[in-house]
Amino acid sequence: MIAMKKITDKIVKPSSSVTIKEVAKLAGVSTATVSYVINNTKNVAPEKRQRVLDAIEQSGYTPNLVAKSLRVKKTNTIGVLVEDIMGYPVPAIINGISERVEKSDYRILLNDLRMLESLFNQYDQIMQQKNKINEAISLLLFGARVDAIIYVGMFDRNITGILNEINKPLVIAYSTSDDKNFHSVTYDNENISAEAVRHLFDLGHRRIAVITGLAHTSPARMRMRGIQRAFSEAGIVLDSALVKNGDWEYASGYSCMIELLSEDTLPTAVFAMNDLMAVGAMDAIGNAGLRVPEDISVIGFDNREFAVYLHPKLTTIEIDLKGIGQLAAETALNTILGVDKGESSLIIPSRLIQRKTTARVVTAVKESALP
Amino acid sequence: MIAMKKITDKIVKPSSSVTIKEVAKLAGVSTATVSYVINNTKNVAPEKRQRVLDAIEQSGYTPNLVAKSLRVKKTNTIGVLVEDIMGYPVPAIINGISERVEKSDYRILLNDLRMLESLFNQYDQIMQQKNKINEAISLLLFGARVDAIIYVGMFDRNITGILNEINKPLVIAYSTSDDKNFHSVTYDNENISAEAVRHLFDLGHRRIAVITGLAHTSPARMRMRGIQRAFSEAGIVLDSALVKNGDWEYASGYSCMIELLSEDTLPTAVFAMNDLMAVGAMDAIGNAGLRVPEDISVIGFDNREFAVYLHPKLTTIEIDLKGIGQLAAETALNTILGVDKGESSLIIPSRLIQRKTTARVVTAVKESALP
DNA sequence: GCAAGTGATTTAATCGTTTAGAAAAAAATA
DNA sequence: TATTTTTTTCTAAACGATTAAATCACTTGC
Repeated sequence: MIAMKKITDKIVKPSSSVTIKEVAKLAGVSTATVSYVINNTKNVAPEKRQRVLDAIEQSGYTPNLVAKSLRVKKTNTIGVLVEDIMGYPVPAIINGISERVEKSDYRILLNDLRMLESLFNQYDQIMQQKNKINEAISLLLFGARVDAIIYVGMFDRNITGILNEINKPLVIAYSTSDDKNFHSVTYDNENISAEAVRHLFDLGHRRIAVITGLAHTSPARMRMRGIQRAFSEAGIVLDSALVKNGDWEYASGYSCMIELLSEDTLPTAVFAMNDLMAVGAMDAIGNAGLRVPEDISVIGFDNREFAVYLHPKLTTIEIDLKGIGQLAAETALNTILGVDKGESSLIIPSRLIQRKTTARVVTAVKESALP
Repeated sequence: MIAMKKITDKIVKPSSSVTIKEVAKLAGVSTATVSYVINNTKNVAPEKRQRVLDAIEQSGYTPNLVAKSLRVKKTNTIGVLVEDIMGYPVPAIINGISERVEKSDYRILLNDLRMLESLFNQYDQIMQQKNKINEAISLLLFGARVDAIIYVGMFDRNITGILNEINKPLVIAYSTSDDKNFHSVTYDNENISAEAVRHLFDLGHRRIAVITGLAHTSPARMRMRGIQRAFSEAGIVLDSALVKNGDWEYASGYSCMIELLSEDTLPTAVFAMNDLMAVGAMDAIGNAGLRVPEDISVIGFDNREFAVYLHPKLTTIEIDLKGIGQLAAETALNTILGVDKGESSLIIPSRLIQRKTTARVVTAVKESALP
């Protein structure tokens, strides 16, 4: 039976219950000394240090970060607050955050905003009396004692209030709010939109239709502003009959395009405020017997994975989501360390990716006749 | 100047420094009493309870979860370990996890596996002497003292060892390992693959090609097993010349299809082991001047978002990723509570979504001539 | 009216670390 | 060698909660 002795016996199983005290006893030193060698925070005699290291090895000791956090009042944790983890920009941004954070000694506590309910259960006594959502967020944040917060999302929700109240480093990733009280890192929504329509101008397009996102949302407004600026800078007028309000979804892109196709004079190009609506528009165009880009050019926004699997491949705008995440994390860490005081508003450049859905206009108005 | 007094004065700013002790003093009771009302864990006289509640309100007190965790030796945190947060199945699974977890009083500590480096920095003294990756994971997990762990990923990495050593509830989501030592929740990889080829059989296909994923990976092997089983159950032989090894990427789907198209007799249908390769195959077919599904049927796997934006829309297999996440979280929570002892292997059913890339075979062999 | 019983409240120990400040040891100086 | 200085090590008090066990304040029964 001896032969069957488990081979795994040699593996030190971190029993999770061994504390610094036991290591100290094992090494014949005080807990302070053990702490000093673990954290490299004071000189300790070489032989003693080795004894401690051996004791740690032998006992399978793992520092209890919870206890440490309590003592030093610092969790080395960044709270990442997202509206919906699945939603389009979020995973890519988290990826960037995580990539930056991995290089530090911090960790990420992920908070889907729906998770709030959980706290109502636990602390219902308190909660009954409080302004629910605000206080719940604050409980989440202060309760877990994260060192900083990164908020990733659309910022549509009415959480500006509580976010303002937070006396911890806070950085908004992806979107901006109108009151710029905190760090934010975004992309150049307005500029890149302008660039997209300039691209269409360059190809000779003048009758350019726009399919917007939900009209009241901030990205939709900013993109519209960029579009309008490009038009006015070029001295061309944007025919308001050609702007249709979508809602970011495929179906709205389709139906808006149908509407546009029923006008007396067709647009020669369509700028959809995201790729989903762009696909919808392309399908509508195709179903109407017209071709992209020969009859109508289409340009999207987001450079979603599928953009390249469409026929033809979609010309669109790529936002550096990973870069946004990285910079947001960078900002958060810097603010924690105090090197980066005050608020800042960082903007990461986007780029237009010219693929196959935009082409030079052929039949349309003569260019020379225009301003 | 009085008129300019900030309006925000009335808002209680959780100063994050007020402790239970101060609340107690404010309410004129002991800290124990405060704790009892917060946690509803013992009777306290109504007037006193109210005094405590008021004191909490007034002071803007928020319980320090770190301190609580240390005391009760329970963090109410589930560690979610992922290989790559951006990678295809991960966000959807996390979504499911988070959706289930939100209904409890737990939180999620997200760990991208790349984050390990951070721990090397902090604890390099210890780390020098240890088997790096294993111990780093263990430090991460035991250090943060999570109550349970959910591992989301391909399980290709050599981490089975350390995962086996963990004496905490562990559930593997999405993939399974060969040694079934822990809870796992997966999908019916083999069965659904068999069903997919039966679907092709039903449509009259007999010459069915397969584009595999990376051949050594477990999902690729399981899917292959299902395919082979369907063939043998139907008494049809799978022409091994028709199975090509891809690597899950678009390009490999394309090139495998090119190879298949160069054979003397063409397949009438192709089963690609994921949607990415399916698109690649479709593009190859299209570029060869053939049509999907009239000439060759195509079936994918994953039901990626873009499947429905292709022309024609892709017939594929949908895995209930959210369901996997939810069940994984459920299992983890149950195991923490002790209601769900021992290991289990749960399997969530997938479904075949018939869209437009599969059609009845027309030209091919007479059905009646076959077994 | 008093002992016993019941229920509310408080006291104080505890969780596992870190870290001033005290003490001890070692090294430098006189 | 005796003293001072420097360096290493240890003692013990935090950090902010929870929770046995002790205490206190009432009832109740006899």
